Amino acid sequence: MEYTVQKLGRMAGISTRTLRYYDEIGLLKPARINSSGYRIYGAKEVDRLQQIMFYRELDVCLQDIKAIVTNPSFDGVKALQGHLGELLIKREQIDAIIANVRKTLASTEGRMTMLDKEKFTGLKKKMVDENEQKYGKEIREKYGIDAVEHSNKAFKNMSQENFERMNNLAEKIHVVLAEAIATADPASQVAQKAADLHKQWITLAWGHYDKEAHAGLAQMYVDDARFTAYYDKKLPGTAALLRDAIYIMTGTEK
Amino acid sequence: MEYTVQKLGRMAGISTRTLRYYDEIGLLKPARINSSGYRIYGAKEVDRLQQIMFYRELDVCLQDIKAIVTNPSFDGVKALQGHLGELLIKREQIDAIIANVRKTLASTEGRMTMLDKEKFTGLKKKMVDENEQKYGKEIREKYGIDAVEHSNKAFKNMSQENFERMNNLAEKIHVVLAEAIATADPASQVAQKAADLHKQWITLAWGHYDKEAHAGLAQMYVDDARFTAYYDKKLPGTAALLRDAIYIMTGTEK
DNA sequence: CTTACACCTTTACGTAACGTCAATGTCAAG
DNA sequence: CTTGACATTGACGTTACGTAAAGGTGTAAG
Repeated sequence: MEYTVQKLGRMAGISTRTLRYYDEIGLLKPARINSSGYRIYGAKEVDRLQQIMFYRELDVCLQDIKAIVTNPSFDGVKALQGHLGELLIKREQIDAIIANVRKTLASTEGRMTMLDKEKFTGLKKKMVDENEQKYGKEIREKYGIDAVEHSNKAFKNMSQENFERMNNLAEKIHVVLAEAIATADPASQVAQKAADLHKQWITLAWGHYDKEAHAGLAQMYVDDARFTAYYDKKLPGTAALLRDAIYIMTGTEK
Repeated sequence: MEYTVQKLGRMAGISTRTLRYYDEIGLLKPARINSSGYRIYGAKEVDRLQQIMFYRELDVCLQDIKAIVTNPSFDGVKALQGHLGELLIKREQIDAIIANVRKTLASTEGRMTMLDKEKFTGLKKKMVDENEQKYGKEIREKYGIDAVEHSNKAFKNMSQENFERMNNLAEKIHVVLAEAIATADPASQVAQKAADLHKQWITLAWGHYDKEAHAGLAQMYVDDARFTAYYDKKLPGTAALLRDAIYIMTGTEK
């Protein structure tokens, strides 16, 4: 089946402007342009738009969505499984807000009292903790870890070659970490291998290497929910194991 | 308890910039300014911020939130009950998206097939139906009903006096409609009274009266989920009854 | 007492994800 | 062959803030 902008837009519930914008930023390009310059979308584009809308539903910004879905090693099925988990979390957050509304109603009726800070439970978005607020910002400023968070900004100045090497390294790290988790020993040879691979990845990402920064990042992986979600997806405890291995390798004391 | 910007922001999980912006647009003004020019918030402001954040969670734009919470006849308890309903709807929408992800996963595994348009169920935001798309736009352009939707734009050119008269009328309409729903007869005297009150309301809102436009708006009340949610909140069928009463009054044929 | 440091202020420009014209070309139907 | 719904590319507008600049305030520690 083939679609013009309007047909696709109507089907997906978005405007033609949105589709043109997605084309403009390279997020979703039409399968082809016909002789009159019209955008024509095919089956592949429909599926991709669906993925895009799933990510958008989870408040991922378009730049990040682009980095994710245009990544040559993008795995649609894994992404869908990820959506499932995130959506369940989102539903729990809504349940928390619903509970808050119920409590607030009860408090206005005098059936109970609420502390001021309780009035915002469920409405606060994340904010790992005060420590992260304080040191997280500091360490990011110091070592430019923001560049790691926002993949696109980091990748912008990177050659396609380096990008692929990084992807390969990332996959290897995953595999090696899966082996290491079985031993559960951060000093084991395989865990140290993972730490070393991660060091190589850092070097590519930052353009240089710094032990202290590496250790700081490792701790952040454990503290920051987004990172643990990434590393602990399949095997819980992976983030902590990687951190401990990096601590050993860099000679960092806890 | 009193709060400075940072304390309140930290408690509610928002930035100080956001609080300053809310002050700037008149959405949430501090209780007082101290001798050094610092913004000081009190208990009332905390509760108001909570209401604001509930509305924001439901994707209401700040301009509309302002129109709602600064309205002198704003009823906090009713608002909370409304939030409850909207949040339950939102949870259902998330459930729909979850179902979609599950189906999509099943289809990638070949356990079932999906039509292209099924791939977007739950992701489409509203779009009542094609009819609304077509005639809704037309009627809005013709009669300026967009001005009714976005209260602020409509109220901008309206004197405070008219605004209060409209609010009084709206309350009366509610009361009379509640009586009318008991008879269930759009031709009944009380239902016709409601239709007449609504006519007066329209006249104030639009600055003029037009039978055809009034009938069109009545149909929109039934078709548009936002309107039915408003009119049918307590008593289902109210929107349809009002429409039928207006049809009779204006001599419109279905 | 002053030095540090985390607060606070206003002013002002930047950003994301489109909405909304404007000006113009295309195509199927009557 | 005109009409009306479609398409195109600019280009400027909007919302809800982020972010930096330049400076005043409050308190704890040296």
